[in-house]
Amino acid sequence: MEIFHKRIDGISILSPESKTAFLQAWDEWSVPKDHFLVRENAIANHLFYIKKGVARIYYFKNGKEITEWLALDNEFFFSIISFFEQKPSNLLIQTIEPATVLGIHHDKLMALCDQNHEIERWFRKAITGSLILSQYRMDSIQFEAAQQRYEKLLANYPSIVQRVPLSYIASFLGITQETLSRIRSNH
Amino acid sequence: MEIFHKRIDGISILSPESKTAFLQAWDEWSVPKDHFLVRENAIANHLFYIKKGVARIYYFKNGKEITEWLALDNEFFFSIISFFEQKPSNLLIQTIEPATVLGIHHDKLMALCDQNHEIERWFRKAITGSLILSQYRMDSIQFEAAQQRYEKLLANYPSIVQRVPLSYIASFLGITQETLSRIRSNH
DNA sequence: ATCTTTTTTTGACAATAATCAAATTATTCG
DNA sequence: CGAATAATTTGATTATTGTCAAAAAAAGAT
Repeated sequence: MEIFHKRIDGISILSPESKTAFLQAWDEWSVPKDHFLVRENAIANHLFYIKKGVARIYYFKNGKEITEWLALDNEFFFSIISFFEQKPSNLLIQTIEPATVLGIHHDKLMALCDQNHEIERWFRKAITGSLILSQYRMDSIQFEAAQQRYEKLLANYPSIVQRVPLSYIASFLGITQETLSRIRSNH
Repeated sequence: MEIFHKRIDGISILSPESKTAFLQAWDEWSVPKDHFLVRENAIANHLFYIKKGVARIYYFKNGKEITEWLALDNEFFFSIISFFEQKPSNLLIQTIEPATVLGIHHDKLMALCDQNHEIERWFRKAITGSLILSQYRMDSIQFEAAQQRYEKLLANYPSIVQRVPLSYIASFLGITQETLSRIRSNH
């Protein structure tokens, strides 16, 4: 079975009918490197899933790019605030490798949630997962040293160093690229 | 109308029948200062709402208390990871003033979500709100200086200085109490 | 292959906050 | 009230990371 289906089942089991309806609402795109999935000041209308490739979620702060999230193969990702509040996004989402991306439009997902209790439950559990992840990440940012955060990242995503430029990784970890470079050389 | 009801309606509107069923599932307690709502290593079975008073959500890290959240009058709060994963909590929740607290048990809430699509939707939106808040807080921890975070906290909760000891506020802001004391004296 | 551009590393220095220790001020309780 | 305890402030020092600048290495283009 496709990993995407496994990931969906892993969040909450849907009846065959609900699952069919749900899967039909997703679109699939093949996009080149550096393709924008969400542009600045646009409303981030999709919940995405990256089948293959890497996407970077970032924004500008005092003229500098801040990487908020990096999504590698088989992960869900979206611009939380813009998606839910349906307001223009300060986040940009861009592929940094050629990628195959799936996406479901906000309005379709909301309509499905409205009509179908099982899909509503699925989405509730999906958001719960995000919230739990967000808690762990906050704790990590607040209390772990930069080096420890880098090592954990490597343990979770061994391929990240080959696929993502240092400056993005540094920004994602909340440190400067100079600091990350120094952490790396202490080995 | 009670503020609690307004807060519930503000998350998602329930039909009168659903609202009645939902409200019946909540319990109310009057508890003294320093009362534990969740003890360490217990499963945090309730989603709480503090009607009046202050609750502190904290945990131990290297023998030190870390305040993760402070809930003042009319706020929802809970131990996210323990509640959802139904595993023993590393978080403790304790009142720091005599308080009136409402709570709904995990199993009751889940049963209601299962039976009632509107309540499932309510809960989905409630979690969405938590997730958005969590995003904003992460951004604040990562990019704002301690002083700025303190000033924002004061703006949002003017009474917090009178009601919560400095050491808890410092910990909540992710700084030491010495640093907060120095921030305070620069005025 | 070599020139150009981008990315990464290194160095010197500054800033922010943590740590440790002690003094001072508030608060609680008999 | 006044002693005991807890909370807050202050001081001196250290550690971590950021900033700015430049060099080195790597990647991309002609």
